Amino acid sequence: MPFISVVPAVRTPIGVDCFDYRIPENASVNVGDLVLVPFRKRSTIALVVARSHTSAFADKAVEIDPAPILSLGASSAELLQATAQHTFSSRPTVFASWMRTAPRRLPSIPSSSHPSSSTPQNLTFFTSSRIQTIIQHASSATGRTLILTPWQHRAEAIASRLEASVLHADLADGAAWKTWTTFATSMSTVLVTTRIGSWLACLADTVLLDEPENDDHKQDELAPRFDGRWIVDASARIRNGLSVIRVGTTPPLGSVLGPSDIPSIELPLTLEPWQGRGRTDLPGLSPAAIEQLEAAIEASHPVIVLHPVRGDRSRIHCRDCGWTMTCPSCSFTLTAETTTARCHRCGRTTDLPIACPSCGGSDLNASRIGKDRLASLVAMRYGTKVTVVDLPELHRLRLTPHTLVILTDLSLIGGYVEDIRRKERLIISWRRLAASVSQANGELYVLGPETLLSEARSWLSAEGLVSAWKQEETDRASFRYPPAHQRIKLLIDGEESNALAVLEHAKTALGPSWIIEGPFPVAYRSNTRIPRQILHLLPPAQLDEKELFLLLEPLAKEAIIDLDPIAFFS
DNA sequence: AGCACGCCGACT
DNA sequence: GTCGGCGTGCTC
Repeated sequence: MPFISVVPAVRTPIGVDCFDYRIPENASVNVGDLVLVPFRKRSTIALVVARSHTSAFADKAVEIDPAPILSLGASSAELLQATAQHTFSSRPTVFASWMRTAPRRLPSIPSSSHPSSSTPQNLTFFTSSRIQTIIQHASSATGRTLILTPWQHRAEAIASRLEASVLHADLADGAAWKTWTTFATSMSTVLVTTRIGSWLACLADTVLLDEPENDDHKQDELAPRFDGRWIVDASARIRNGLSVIRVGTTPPLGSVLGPSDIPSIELPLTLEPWQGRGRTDLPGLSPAAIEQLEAAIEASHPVIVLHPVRGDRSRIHCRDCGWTMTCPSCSFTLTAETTTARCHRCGRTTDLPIACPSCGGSDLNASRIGKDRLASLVAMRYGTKVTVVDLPELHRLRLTPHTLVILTDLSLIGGYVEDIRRKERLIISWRRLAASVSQANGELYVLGPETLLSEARSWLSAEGLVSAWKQEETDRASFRYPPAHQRIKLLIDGEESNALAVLEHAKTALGPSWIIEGPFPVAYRSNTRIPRQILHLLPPAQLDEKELFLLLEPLAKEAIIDLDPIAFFS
């Protein structure tokens, strides 16, 4: 009697990969089939990854007669293997993240043989009309088209314009299951998904990747840490019938492109350095900015003030003694909201103090105004003609034509990023903002520090971007940071002594040709979480996945290994 | 006897 | 990474 090896959708430690079951001689089960298998006291959904006549677990193997629920094809088994290897997790753990929670009652789904397209494309281009381009390609594509985008709200927006279905983490389990199985079994369809559905690339004919430059394609918090962009590339390597079309606005640092591949973003743009600006009764806005704002209102144009400081005030800061309120859990500086203080690192909220606990002073308002406070001041003066938003709100907006966007501080639009990548993130966000204003035939008015503003205009042009990226790459190379040098991140829980032990193991496992930096402690951790340390491993040369896996797998039991980290010190 | 808790090894 | 079997020890 033959055997099948399956990967159950169950979290297992690294090294526990497959389980064997005995099947009848004539059973019609193939690699890539989704089946139900008895596992412990219950039954679990599983992916068939091999069929054979022998098994090392022949004495334990239970006999089953599996009825395949659905066929995901042999390439799904290969993608699973590759992803597990890349993320240093077991295949069952990765598969569990694909399946999430399957419904209790599984309807049998008719499988359809699916011819793959004969001339796969592999295109990457950059444009300021990204969404429009994606929609055009999706409308003309045939077969199964998967659109992968970094954010839920953008997935919803694209899907509604295409009348396509969406898949993201906030979908209920049953609805999610129905959505992806429908995609997997139909001959011609469009599905818009966030990274949660990136594995469906191995079932698609065409993948459209929105914003390849956006780090939010990566799941950087939970295990397994995977990157939707990597999954798409791996799927294309495994399935040579897959077309991949990447549509961005700014080429990522390290991509090889000439200026002609990069769009220059053109729009009416005013840059006003803070130096010498007059004060107004709308903090954050200069007299000249207010003049422009009122002119736009006069012309019946919508106005958006982008003030990237969340909450009511940026910090709770005493004007008299300089005391700043910090989070009781994790010591991060707190942001004031109307009645509470919120920590944007760990999420804890605390009551706002009435007086300074350090000196008793009552003026805790010394800091920069936040978006909420500015919004209420603006509303008093201009009613609903002007909208004040912070960054997350801006990303959710669809700009109406001829909008005037006033940005109060250019230096804040890159988000919270550590130093090494600050400029890179800022340039990418800046070009995304300018492109969306340009697409709406709008106008952009920008305030900020003079040093940044002097470069900002050039970043919108192809030549300016090329030279900014060249400078960035030179800087990275001198400190041996990506993309100039591969840098693998190891996360070790516990005190420094734990990390030192891993450091010793790494030294003996890797030899003297590798550079190891650290341990560095993770700076901000809440009091409820144990400390965590970071090591950086720099290989002597670019190694392929298999070599890396063999070298580093022994370390996977004592550290989380991240082959392409997007943050290096957190 | 009945039950809560914690440890440890197995899961096919 | 979980789950469940089993030993321990406490309560009725």
